[in-house]
Amino acid sequence: MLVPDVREKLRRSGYTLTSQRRAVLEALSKAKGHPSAEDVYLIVKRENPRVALGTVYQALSVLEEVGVVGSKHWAESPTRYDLNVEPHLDIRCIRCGEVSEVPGVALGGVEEIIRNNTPYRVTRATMVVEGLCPACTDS
Amino acid sequence: MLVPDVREKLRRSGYTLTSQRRAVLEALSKAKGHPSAEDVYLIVKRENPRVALGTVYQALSVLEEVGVVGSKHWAESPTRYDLNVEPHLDIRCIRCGEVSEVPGVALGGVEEIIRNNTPYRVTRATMVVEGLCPACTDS
DNA sequence: CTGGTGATCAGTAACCATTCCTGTTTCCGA
DNA sequence: TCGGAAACAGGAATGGTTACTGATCACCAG
Repeated sequence: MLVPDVREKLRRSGYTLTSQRRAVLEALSKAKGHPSAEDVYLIVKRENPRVALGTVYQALSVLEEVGVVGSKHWAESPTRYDLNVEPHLDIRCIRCGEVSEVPGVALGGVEEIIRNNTPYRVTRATMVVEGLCPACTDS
Repeated sequence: MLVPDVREKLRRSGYTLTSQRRAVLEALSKAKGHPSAEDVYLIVKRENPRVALGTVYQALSVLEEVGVVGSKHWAESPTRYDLNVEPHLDIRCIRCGEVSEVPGVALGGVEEIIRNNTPYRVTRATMVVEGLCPACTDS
């Protein structure tokens, strides 16, 4: 996503695009996988050693709130972040912790069915998938 | 589930049915909702004040391993346990934390599709649903 | 240019669910 | 009954995340 678009999304919710928030976005695009907050922190720190881990958490939270960043949470593991905010499926290896995408699975209809079967106002429906990655299965 | 069945399932994995594990099961059936480990601990403690929280965690872990207890995990909230080990959908209110069941949603097919679209050996696929419960929506 | 105001930040302490550790008790088979 | 393994109580430790505090920064009005 382009910088002006991000700036506009932040502005609409009363936030500004600070250098730290921009650095977090750059780190996310560099990481290319599904980094944790700490992973992002380490990347940001390479260019800006004075940044604080708490700032990274807060930046990620703001960026998620305005819809620029997505997050996924597996038990017994830190929350993972990425720039792909479209609904998609990720799987995490229970041995090595690696996270990768599961292509070709559409969950759009499921969320609709859920909405029709609960009096709750659904705000989020995520599939959490775990397994053994090929490398860990072999060893 | 009947006590002899539980005992048999434990025995098959080399565990025994101790009084603490039985107390944890009783607490789960008393709680009737989706209690956290601490909720279970508080119920167990009413009858057995010397029980330790760590013991409850370990008992829940063993009981889950042998397939008597199920668990679900939402971000920013402790893990919830229940005696329903069949695949089913639970939704958690993001304001009050209440967890309740979403009936009438079958996810059996989804797991099969996931297996066919990833080289991982899938061990677990859970849907994590959040929203606002009717009471919190009104207020 | 200058001072004021609120958002943001760095640094660090605190929090909380969960796990780990240690010495003790309980349970089961011989 | 005895010996060894499993399980336990109590409490310390862990680790991801949040909260707090004072310092900075960006921006605007005068």
